[in-house]
Amino acid sequence: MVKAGISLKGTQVETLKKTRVSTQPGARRRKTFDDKRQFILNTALSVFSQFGFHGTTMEQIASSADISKTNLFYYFKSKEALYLTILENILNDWLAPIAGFDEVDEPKTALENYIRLKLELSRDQPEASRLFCLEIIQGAPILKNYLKGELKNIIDEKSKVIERWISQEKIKPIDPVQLIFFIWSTTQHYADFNVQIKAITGKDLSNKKFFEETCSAIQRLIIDGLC
Amino acid sequence: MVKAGISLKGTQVETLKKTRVSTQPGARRRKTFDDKRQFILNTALSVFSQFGFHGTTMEQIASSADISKTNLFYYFKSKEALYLTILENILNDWLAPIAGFDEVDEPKTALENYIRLKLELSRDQPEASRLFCLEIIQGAPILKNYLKGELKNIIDEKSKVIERWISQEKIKPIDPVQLIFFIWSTTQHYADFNVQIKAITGKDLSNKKFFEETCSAIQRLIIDGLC
DNA sequence: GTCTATATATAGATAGAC
DNA sequence: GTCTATCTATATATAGAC
Repeated sequence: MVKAGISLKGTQVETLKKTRVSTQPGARRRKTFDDKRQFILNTALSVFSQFGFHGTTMEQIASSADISKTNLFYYFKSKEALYLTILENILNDWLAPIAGFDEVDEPKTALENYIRLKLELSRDQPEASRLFCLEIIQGAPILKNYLKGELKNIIDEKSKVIERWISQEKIKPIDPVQLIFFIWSTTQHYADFNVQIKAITGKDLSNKKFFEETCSAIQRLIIDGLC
Repeated sequence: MVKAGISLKGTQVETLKKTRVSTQPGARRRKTFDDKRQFILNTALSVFSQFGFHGTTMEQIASSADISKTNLFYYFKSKEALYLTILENILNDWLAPIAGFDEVDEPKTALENYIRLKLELSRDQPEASRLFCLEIIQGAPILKNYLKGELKNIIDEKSKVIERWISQEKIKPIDPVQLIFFIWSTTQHYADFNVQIKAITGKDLSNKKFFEETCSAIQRLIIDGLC
């Protein structure tokens, strides 16, 4: 599992200011500070996820968050620090869905649940998905160590679950890693290529009917192909 | 089908210099000009596809192509013109695989062929795939009209082929557009998320064995689920 | 905590010699 | 067709008043 305070390749991103508890002196001031900081993070994620790191200016983020550029630098000491904090924050959400993969015993249920969770993530956090995608496309300059370390470990672990299903003849033989890639690609596609999907179908995952149709189409393809 | 000279939303990208034929006076000079231009385009694609439009500098492209920045501006009058020319060029390759979709009569063969062609594209033109992905993620500022027009038309056309298969009970019922999205997402994933795949498996599509395993895994999942 | 300058660097693009 | 020098705009970041 990923620790709460995952740190990206030794980069110092100050997290000190988050830890203070609300019963201590200065709590109220701290709270507004943190609230505003969090608001900026959300706004910045939205901008970064569309234009990328270099395509985004601090002025753009500031004006989206309705503050001055100078003021933005008061909350985050540099553009890079802001970007790193965002990446750090979304990484945990990113990994959450796969966690519950081994507790469930029946492959059909486990796969159905996982597919649905991933698709919900594409629906509810499309910007995080796109930022992650941008980072990977650019060669994962920041997340490379994470991919080779933490992520690889989780995949190795979950692969064993799938292999157990195969040896118990609960599902047909398939490379477990390929199966995971298959689920990732089909579900994330609806966030990352949202514009293309909307251009062709006129809908996206925010449409409830479209979400359910997509979910069961992916579930059916994978499960009918495997069980 | 896409015409050879597709033009992106009215933007003037000079194509005049390409047309001259080699039997005319000045042919040799023209040829070296075009060769060098083409070399720059290939180099620039490589850089743009990694760092995006804003993340790439003309200096970077120039030095990758072993020419001076000033010289680069002699071949392309602006960064934008260079970028547009590249997008224009890759779009045709991008659409080619789906063209042969209706001639073949059996769904199993047609789907197998299409999946293989798309995966070959991810193997042979990963940079084009990533540039396309970057463009879409950023809201397709340049390709939006193309997506809603040309691409949508092709998808509508191919959807009818799939629907005919369904009504003839050659495959199980499925939303044709969703089926196409599944093929796109699974195959393009191996280009766009190449770094992640390499981090986890240690391999990529340039590995012949890995390519074949991936190809048949995707083919099997989709076809076993449908036929 | 927010503002008005301002420092500093770098990127796109052009002029003009050769 | 390639080079040196340079213009111009914009982006990150800081200093210091309030």
